[in-house]
Amino acid sequence: MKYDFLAVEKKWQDKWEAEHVFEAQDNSDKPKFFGLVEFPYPSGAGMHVGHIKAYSGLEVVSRKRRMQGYNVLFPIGFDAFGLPTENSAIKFNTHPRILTDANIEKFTNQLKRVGFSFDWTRTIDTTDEKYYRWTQHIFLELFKNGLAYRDTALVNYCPHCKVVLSNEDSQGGKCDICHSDIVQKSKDVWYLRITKYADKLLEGLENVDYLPQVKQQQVNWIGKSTGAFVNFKVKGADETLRIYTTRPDTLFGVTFMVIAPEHPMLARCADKITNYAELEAYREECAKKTEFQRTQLNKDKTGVKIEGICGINPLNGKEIPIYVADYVMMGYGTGAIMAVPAHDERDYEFANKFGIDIIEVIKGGDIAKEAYTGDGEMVNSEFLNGFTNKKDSIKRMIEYLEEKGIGEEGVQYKMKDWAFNRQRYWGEPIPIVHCQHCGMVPVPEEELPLRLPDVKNFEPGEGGESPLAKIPEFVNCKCPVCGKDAKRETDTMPQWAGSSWYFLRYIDPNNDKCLADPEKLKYWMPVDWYNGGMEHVTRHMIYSRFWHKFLYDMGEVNTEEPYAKRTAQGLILGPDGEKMSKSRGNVIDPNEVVDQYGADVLRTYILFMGDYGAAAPWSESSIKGCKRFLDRVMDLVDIAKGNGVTEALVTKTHKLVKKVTLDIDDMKFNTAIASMMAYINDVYEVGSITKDELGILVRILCPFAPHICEEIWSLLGNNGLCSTAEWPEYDEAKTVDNTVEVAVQINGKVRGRVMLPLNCPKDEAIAEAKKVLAEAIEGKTIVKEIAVPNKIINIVVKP
RNA sequence: GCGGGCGUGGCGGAAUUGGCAGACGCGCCAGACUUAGGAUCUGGUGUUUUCCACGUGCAGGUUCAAGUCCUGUCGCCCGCACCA
Repeated sequence: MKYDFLAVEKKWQDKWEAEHVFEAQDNSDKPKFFGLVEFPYPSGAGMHVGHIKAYSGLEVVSRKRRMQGYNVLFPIGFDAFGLPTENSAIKFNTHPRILTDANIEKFTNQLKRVGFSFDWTRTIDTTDEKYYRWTQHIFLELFKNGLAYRDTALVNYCPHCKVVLSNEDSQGGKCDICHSDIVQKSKDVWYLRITKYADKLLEGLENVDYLPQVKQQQVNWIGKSTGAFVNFKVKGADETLRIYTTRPDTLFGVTFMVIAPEHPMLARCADKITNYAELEAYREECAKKTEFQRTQLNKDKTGVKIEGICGINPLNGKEIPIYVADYVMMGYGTGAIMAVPAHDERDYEFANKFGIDIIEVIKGGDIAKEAYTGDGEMVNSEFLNGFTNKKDSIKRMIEYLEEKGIGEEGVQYKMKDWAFNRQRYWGEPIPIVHCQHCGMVPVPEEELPLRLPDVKNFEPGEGGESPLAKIPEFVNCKCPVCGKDAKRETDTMPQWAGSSWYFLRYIDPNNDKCLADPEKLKYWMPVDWYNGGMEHVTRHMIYSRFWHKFLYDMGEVNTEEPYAKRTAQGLILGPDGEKMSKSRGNVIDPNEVVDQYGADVLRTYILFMGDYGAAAPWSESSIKGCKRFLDRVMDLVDIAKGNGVTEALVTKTHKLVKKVTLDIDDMKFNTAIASMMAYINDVYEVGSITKDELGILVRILCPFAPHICEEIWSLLGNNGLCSTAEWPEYDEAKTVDNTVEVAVQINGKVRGRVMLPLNCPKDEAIAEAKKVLAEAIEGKTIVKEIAVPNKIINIVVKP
């Protein structure tokens, strides 16, 4: 039966909207399901097939859960603050508000065209002042609790975008937005004290159902290590040099120390150091290197020895030279290390280059050749000699250090505090007032939202100051505490702010008293299933878990963790097998696919391509297979006659319902679709199907290809929508045939087949098998007979 | 270097977790229908000369039986990366 897919799809989309089919109910006795997908950044380019794949997984799960009687919250919104919009507003001489609204409208139309079952009544926009009012509220809570602070620090600065970036946004020394090389710059910036939650973020992972690689990446990102801080007296200056080490037990093997070029001790000891000029020159040289150069060229160690002062080993009083070298980073630990070249590869390399002694303290390797980093018996270490276990020797050394007051156990994290500001216009204004008398004062809650001023000119300043700094009406204000003249903070929040709590707002999007009603939170939270890209596992997910844990501590939310389960979809690659990109010209536009084949085909194909979690290339020809499949389903309308069951299809139908039901929950969408294809192949072979059976098929196909299923459902004469029909049940007993074909092997090779009744006893099965194999086993000695019920019979023979 | 993952036909990919490798789809071949076919339908399609034999990156091993488990090895992808 031919049908006009574009007209049919539009018809059902309108019907769903008119009948409020996908709207979540707030007061419901039904079990709830909160399915969350990462809301898009509404770029001018419009939707990408990657968006469709990212949403299709939970789209299918959500549609199925609704049919199974769940009250489903499956929302969508727009993460609309950000640099790309601001940059194109500057380029086209318009306002980011105008562009954002246009882009949101474009995305909305495109999403609706694909037939996603989002609850459009709960849509949020992070740039809406009714939304960012609450983002500002959370910032103020963080500030009042000492978790938002200003500090002068070396920051990652992008000279092209003119913004300070967090470590997460400048990985590999490249700006995450424009890919320029970033430079280190000293600046007074805002930080959020995420490190205070490092342990909670780590521990929380034990109680959530995340993909193993997601957990692993977060664990690595937090990067917890345990060890000790040790204080070294400095000879020739009134200084104590504090270091961090994970192997305090190797303290007797220390032959030099290294401090980072930016280490403050250098300046403090300037008058005691005899080669200070040389050290300054080296520091300048290092500052010129980008982070990229510093890490990529890591094989060749550089450094300069400090003359005039040296360290003292606190255990034995030995004098130890101190070097400045850029392989030690100011940003980790204390910016200073004790070097044990015998047992650390980097120290070993450095010692060889500078001709420094190497003292073995752990037996097991050949330190003449390379550093030995394995376990072994401690030597040359006085009271530690004879220890063979790393754990024990570290424990003993820490006890000793603490006893003598020269050091203590300590913990370090790779994760640093979150650089939380941008010097750009299109972001949430930070609601802080700088008062000469009162210091930094929070904007009173009742004055929120602190709105972005509506201005024509919002280009960033050359010196890296925010465009807001050039607007006197915004900057000048009265101090909320003392009432005297004061100035507003002009930095805005980074892109990640709005997305750090957005899922909460879906629960109560219009509340103007609090970010969401506690009763509603109690019903809906946590998010039952969150799906998104692997690229957001370390930034967005860690940031939002941090905010959520903070809000939990403040009593504003009721769960410790926001997301109960997290999965990730794989990329859709271009037809050439490469990552899709405009420059490569291999981008597939979902709109064109919908025009050509319809939304149902697009949805079905994207989920049929392969394992949902794996990357797979787009194929212009493979998609036709899905088109044919759906056409063949449509053609069944003409064949379907009568009610009840078709004898030849009974088992197949029950098997199919079981397979699709289980596969959807396992995200095995490709095999679910494959089994439906196989089923209709069987139907055509059998040559008949009842209306009841076709009704079952379209109900389980509905989450994938909802429009065509609605159409068939109504053609079959059903009242009501297929999308709200009951999910079919299967009878386990009817999923198996009462006879099974069993392969018969000799010495593990298939030599025949027998039809046996289900669960046929072993000896009977073997007897049957022998009949089939009579010729083959004649004259041979049977060594062993194996029969696995309903699966295989293997006769082992010798000639 | 560290962490995670992967390697199966011409292609995308299946395989109930140790039990008939290649489901399903694409492509291809042949045929049917047709004025026409980049439409539809039917049959075929791992390699090899039908039988035999050989086949899941490579080399071993365990087992009645290995894509699946073990040892070694090669290659690819992703994340982090001088983290002390």
